Amino acid sequence: MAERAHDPRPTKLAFDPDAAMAHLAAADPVLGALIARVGPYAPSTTAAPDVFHSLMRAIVYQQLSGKAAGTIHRRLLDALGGGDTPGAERIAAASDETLRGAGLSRNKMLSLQALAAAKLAGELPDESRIDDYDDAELIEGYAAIRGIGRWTVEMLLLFHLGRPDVMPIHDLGVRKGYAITYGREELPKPKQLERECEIWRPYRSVGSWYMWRATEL
DNA sequence: TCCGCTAAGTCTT
DNA sequence: AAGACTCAGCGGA
Repeated sequence: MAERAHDPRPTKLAFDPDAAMAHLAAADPVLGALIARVGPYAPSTTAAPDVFHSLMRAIVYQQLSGKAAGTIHRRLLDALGGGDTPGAERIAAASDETLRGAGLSRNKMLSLQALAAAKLAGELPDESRIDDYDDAELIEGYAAIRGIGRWTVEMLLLFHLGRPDVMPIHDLGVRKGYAITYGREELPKPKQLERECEIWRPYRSVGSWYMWRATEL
């Protein structure tokens, strides 16, 4: 069997998707029509076993096409040893040459090293009790790491942790999907989106996911 | 074969 | 605030 880094799997949700879809359809008929057309809320995530490796992957994939990033990610895992879960120790122990040699940019190498160092220093949110942290706490905790911004943590919350009310107002896909769905000529500005999507609470993750779907219709 | 794009984040101006 | 710059791969010129 070919070794796969992190095959996609359905996101394990932290809420009831049927209740969310019903709530949104009632609160926003336009979105309701989109939901009816697309079908059930079905986000998927990579099979990264935990938050740490999910963030590792996120760093590698930033700003690259999936193919290119996949190549680097695979090479990186191979170089580190430890299969698909090298862990912070192997990253911290690896030389700069090893990391760069796998195809990481200098900035991404520094980011990955920062992530590993923070993990080993116990500076990251405790994964064994991740449910005790609210979205804002996790964004604050993880975005403090070099190379991890708000957007990356939002994707983690929505796709890896299955949180219900994440609103990625800066995401280009969400903005495009919103313009398509609501017949806007121009891309909505993040602040507009923040305001106008209030009615999706407490299920803004779900609304956002349907915006991405709208770009693929 | 070369070039721009990828659309995140950091760093510099 | 705005722009330069980055990893590899793809697709178009």
